[in-house]
Amino acid sequence: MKSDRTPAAPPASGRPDRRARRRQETIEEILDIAEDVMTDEGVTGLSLAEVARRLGVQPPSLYKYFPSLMGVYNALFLRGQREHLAVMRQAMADAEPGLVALTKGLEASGRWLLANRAIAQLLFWRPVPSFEPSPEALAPSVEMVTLQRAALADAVAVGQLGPEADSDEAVYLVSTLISGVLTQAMANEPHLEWGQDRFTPAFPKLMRLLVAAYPLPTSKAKRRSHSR
Amino acid sequence: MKSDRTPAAPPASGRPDRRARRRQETIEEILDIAEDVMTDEGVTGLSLAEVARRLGVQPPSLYKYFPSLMGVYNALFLRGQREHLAVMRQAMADAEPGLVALTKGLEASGRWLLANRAIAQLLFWRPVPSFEPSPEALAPSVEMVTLQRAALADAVAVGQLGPEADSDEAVYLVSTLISGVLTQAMANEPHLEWGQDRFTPAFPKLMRLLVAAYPLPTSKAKRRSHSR
DNA sequence: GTCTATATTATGATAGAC
DNA sequence: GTCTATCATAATATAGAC
Repeated sequence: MKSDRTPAAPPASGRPDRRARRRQETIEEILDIAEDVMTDEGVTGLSLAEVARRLGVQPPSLYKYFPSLMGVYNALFLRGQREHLAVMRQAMADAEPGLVALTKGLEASGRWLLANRAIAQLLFWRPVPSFEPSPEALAPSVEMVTLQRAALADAVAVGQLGPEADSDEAVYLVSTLISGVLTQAMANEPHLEWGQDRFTPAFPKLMRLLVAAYPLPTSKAKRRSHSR
Repeated sequence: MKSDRTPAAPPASGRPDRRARRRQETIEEILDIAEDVMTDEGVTGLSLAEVARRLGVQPPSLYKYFPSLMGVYNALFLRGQREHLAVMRQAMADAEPGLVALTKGLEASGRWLLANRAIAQLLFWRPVPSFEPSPEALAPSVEMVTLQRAALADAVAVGQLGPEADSDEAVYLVSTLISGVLTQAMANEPHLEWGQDRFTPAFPKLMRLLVAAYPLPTSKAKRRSHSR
């Protein structure tokens, strides 16, 4: 009994032990299943009973890992925000700063969101009225805006966009464009991924529109501003 | 008893009598209340029990008017599509054909949708997985596309947009832009109406972008195409 | 066309044994 | 950390009296 399995040593408190790691794995598994349930039954169709069924456990057991159904929603929201941010940040970091980074970042974001539709809906459509994300869960979206704003500033600095592109307005415009593409794709072609539907192919065109929205100062305008 | 109230004549079958009109009024009232419920509890939070409670009747009574909860969803969907189409059509008819009509139509559409958010979500987000609109309920959206397409064709005809604007692609682009604005407004500023939020003010800018997306042929390009 | 009564099913959550 | 048992609640829908 005390041979080589499950040492069951009282946690030598100080740093995460095996037990804590195992627990974290279970939590992630619950969240994965919850995501599947939302994909099948809709975001609002998530229920602890169904998660328990798929996990092969009785519903009360889940309360050892989450305090309530809303707790699960919040963990899903937080995990989704973090993954989404990480994907976008990585794509931007790998690309040339400025417009290219912005484009690659948004495309990576779109791909990830379409591949994780249930989470995308939870993050952007807020279809569960009784669920309000915690401040902690909302934090990554602030950083998202910062990332996009920085890319726009880079694009202005290297002469790809006019100076007004370094603004909150431009960030809103960017998110409006991407949100339009994704909403159409998610609602109208629920089973297709990025590039296979009727709407995401418009993405490059939208990026060109962004350039048109913030044109570089013409030489005439430059002259005028210099001569004043 | 037979005085002047409720003649209760057996329906002289042939055309709608008082009874039928009264019935239709009740149906509309049920749909109005259902809309309120969706506004309060979310689109997926609609329940016949809650509608009955607010109407002041017992739930089984509602089954005299609708065959099921999904029947109510479908009636809401159909009524929403028709009203939305009517609003847009009227706004376009009142305006100068071409870009002005398109802009006025889209703006009227946006106003109506933000003033009827629950219906807008039902129509465009499809958040109720077990609900599939009937073909009849989907018909008005086909006409919607026709309307927009006609306005784009007018705009090309009067020289406001380049020839490529008379295309399905352009219709998709228009609906992507408007859907982006509305999604952002609905999800992020749930209580503000058109023009008071952070996103709908971008609408005029988006219409200018549409013009930029379909430029008129330059005189140089014209010359080239004539000389081939 | 309204009601009462009921069948059926489902949910979130807690208490307490092991 | 798992289970059984249970509470409290709510839903859609139907049968049948009036």
